[in-house]
Amino acid sequence: MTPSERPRRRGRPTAPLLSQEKITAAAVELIEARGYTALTMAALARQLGVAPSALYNHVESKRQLLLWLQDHVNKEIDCSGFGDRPWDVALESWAHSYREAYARHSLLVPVIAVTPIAGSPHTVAMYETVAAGLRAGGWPDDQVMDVVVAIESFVLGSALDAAAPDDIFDVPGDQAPVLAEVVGARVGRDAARAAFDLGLATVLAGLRERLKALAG
Amino acid sequence: MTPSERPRRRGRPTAPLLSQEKITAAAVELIEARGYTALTMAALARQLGVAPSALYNHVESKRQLLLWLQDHVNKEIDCSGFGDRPWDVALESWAHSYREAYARHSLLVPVIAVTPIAGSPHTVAMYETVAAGLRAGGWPDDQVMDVVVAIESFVLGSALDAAAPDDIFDVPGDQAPVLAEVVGARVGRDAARAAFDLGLATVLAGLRERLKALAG
DNA sequence: ACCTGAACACCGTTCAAGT
DNA sequence: ACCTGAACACCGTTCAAGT
Repeated sequence: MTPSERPRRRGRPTAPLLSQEKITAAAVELIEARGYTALTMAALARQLGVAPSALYNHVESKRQLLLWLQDHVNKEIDCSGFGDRPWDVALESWAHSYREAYARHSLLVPVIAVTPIAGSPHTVAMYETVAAGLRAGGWPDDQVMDVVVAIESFVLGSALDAAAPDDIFDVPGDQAPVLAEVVGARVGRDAARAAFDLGLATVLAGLRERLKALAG
Repeated sequence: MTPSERPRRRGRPTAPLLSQEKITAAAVELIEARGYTALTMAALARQLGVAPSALYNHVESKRQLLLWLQDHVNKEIDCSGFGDRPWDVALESWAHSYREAYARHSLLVPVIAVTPIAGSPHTVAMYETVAAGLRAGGWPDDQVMDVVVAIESFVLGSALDAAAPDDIFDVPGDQAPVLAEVVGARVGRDAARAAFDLGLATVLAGLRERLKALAG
């Protein structure tokens, strides 16, 4: 309650209707209800009971809004394994959690892949945790980011794949007989999930092998 | 020169100004000159010397144009290793070629990841070649597509990462000390490439191990 | 400081009208 | 069959005007 340098304006103090938190929350609500195509500045303003132009007093652009959403999504990703569990176990559950989050927000993937993380506090915190966990697990400093980026690339690619329809590889059998057979030979229901699990297990096995070779 | 069933119209035969090939070629030219943001239907029409509405006599939508571009890009991907080289060597050069192609067309990545391949002949041909190569290499039918999709997810995620600025992980050292250190510890110039190479080598090592375990 | 309302410069797409 | 020109329904964003 320190006295403000400038005199208080008269009338009601008129607390702002909007804020980063409110805008982000409304955007999440909109996306969960009607998907990313419904996320327009006009629809967002409507959700907040405000004119579209009012948004621009709080957010620079729609792109910045997407970065706020990135940070919001990243906040939910599970990094708890780093610290108490072995690095490979922690990496595995992080990757699973990461993929699941962006399978629901796949439109963000192309944006976050090319945007500096500095402005996103939760995102920075996530990378700090992962980097520290890998270092503690014995990875040399000059390879930590390569491991992180490699896993992340696989995770984000898999998140996009998770949004694909089940029949994406269906094809007339006479055009591509081998493809038709191996596509038909896939068992179970969630093909995208199976491919992710195989890839992740494979990559972890390869990483363990590599770290062992480095140590020995 | 078989006689047409319908009588020839009088006047000049008026060969169409546009075709899938011409439109695709013009789009590629536009993208290479000024990037994907410059690829609008109006700009494309301008490039072809035609009214924007004329495009819709040949292409259903901008989305379909992007699928034509996908097929055009996939045609250039190197699958030559499958057939004469061992499956893992072929897979490695395929993955490299695949990543390079989509690093230059990263805007297509979110589109192709969710679009059925049936309408794209070169794309189907590519998957047929890869599937046949993996089968010939000893992979069981029910795992071939999991391997393909896992590699593809990693490749497409890496292609997005390749489009990122070099300083994407730069961060004030006091906020995230470990991150700042490991980011600084990366050697060489092309960090995205290094991460891809590490990830690909790792995944291939893991796959060889897995196939050996299956066989034994 | 923060909001409204009107306007702007684009998008992709449709459609009647011409040949 | 294939093109033009005008129109439509949106976008994100800006800005003067109000409080």
